[in-house]
Amino acid sequence: MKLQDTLSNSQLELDISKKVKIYLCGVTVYDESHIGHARTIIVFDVLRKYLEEKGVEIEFIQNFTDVDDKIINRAQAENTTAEVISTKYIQNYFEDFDGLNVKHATIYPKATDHIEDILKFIEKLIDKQIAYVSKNGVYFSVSKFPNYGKLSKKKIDELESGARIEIDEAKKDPLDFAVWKFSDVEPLWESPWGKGRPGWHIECSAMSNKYLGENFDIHGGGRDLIFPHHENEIAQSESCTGLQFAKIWMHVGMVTINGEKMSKSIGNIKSIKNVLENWGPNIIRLFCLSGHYSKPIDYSEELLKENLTKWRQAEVCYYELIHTKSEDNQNLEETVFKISKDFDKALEDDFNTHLALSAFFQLIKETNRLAAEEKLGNEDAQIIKSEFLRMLKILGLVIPEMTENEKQEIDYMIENREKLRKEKQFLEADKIRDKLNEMNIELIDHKVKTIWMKKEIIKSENKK
RNA sequence: GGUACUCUGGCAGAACGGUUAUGCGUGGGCCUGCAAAGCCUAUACAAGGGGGUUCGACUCCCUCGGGUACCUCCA
Repeated sequence: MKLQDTLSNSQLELDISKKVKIYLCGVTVYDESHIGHARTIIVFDVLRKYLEEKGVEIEFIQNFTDVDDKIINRAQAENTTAEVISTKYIQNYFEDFDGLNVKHATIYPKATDHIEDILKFIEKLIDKQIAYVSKNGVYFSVSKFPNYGKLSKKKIDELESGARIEIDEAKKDPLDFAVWKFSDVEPLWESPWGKGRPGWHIECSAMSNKYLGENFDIHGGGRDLIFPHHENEIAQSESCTGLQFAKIWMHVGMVTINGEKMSKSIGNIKSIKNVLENWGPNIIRLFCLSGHYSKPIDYSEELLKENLTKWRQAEVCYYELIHTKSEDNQNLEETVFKISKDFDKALEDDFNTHLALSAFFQLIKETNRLAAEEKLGNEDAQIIKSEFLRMLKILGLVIPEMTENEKQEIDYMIENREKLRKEKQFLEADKIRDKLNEMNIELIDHKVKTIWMKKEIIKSENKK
């Protein structure tokens, strides 16, 4: 699989001959997660699901930043502790992302659980005279890392001439950044240099090192993390170990809304809770995967609606596959095999989920067409079904389960409707269909049989 | 101001130095008791602007311009 690497600005081959180690920068837990977070995490969720489906072992680490000025500010505003805030929003995170059918990471390390590791890491940096103690904290000396700026393609002198860098007397160089901040307000920990808390970037260096070692396969996050977060992580980690940090840097584009970045400071946020309530997990996932991961994607009702149409087709396909009874096989192995290959090929080529989805929908269209023509045979359906389910699994799409009782009741109602239709009592027959509709069961009348499908309830569909 | 990315039809989004991309949408028709599902057909005079290279450019080169992000916390 080839992936675009931000550092080398070229496509690199991912080595899948052994365990693949991935570190994803997760969220700072001080508020609700929004669709922008969802996109990054869903992209990585599908990436790991695809690789796992290929039989590749994955170690997937995703951190929670649970010590940070924003958390502390929020705690003060709500008259509580940082721990209460971060615990609350970690719980909130899992509600949202479980709702989006995101598979759990191998480990979700938290900064506050790794203070010891962070302190050891800082100690190494001080020993190597790359970090220094000043009156406000311990700082990383950017000038000690010759390649500083290599990820974000920034030049040190250009950064220095930028007017937006804070001037801090305690720093030797304005670009130096804190690895440890002295403080006497909670949360704080003892350190050999003074009480305080870790800087923002150090946790990821320390925790990725702890769980994945000095060198691992993919380090990812949103594009907005390239600078300064990932740049600083590289500086810290590579100065500390003297080795290459991540092999591939994978960055996911922003979700925009009316062309503008979705962010808390602008206030144009669509929270996951809100969108999940209105559109459900499957449509959100399709939406997040509908563009290339590296490019921005614009949030719009129109795009969501398009994905709703497609999701309905997928649902029809599923129910056609499980209800089929025809003996009229078309020997579709080759067709299915080709579509399956297209799907994989798209993902292998810099993880092009849009093209992979095209293949997925091609399979669906083909199936639905044959089914409507009563030409979907049992054997073909088996072949299609296993491929369809494979794709569903990789994409993380889920068709709601039904109980046997429900199924029996539906079959019984359909039988009654058939009788009435044969007797041309259409008003009565339609009443049954209406009743089923109320249960979100939709009927598809084929020439020789009627099948049913259970539609996922999508609130937005009924609004105008 | 600097750096990176980006600019294809109403929207989404490909390939390719020369062929209709495709999907969604929209119009019309077929199927159906009626719907839904499905089918057929039509529709988009598509390539940010201007130069160049070429027999021929959306595709290569130059140039101008627009957009987004980052340069401060941010997925």
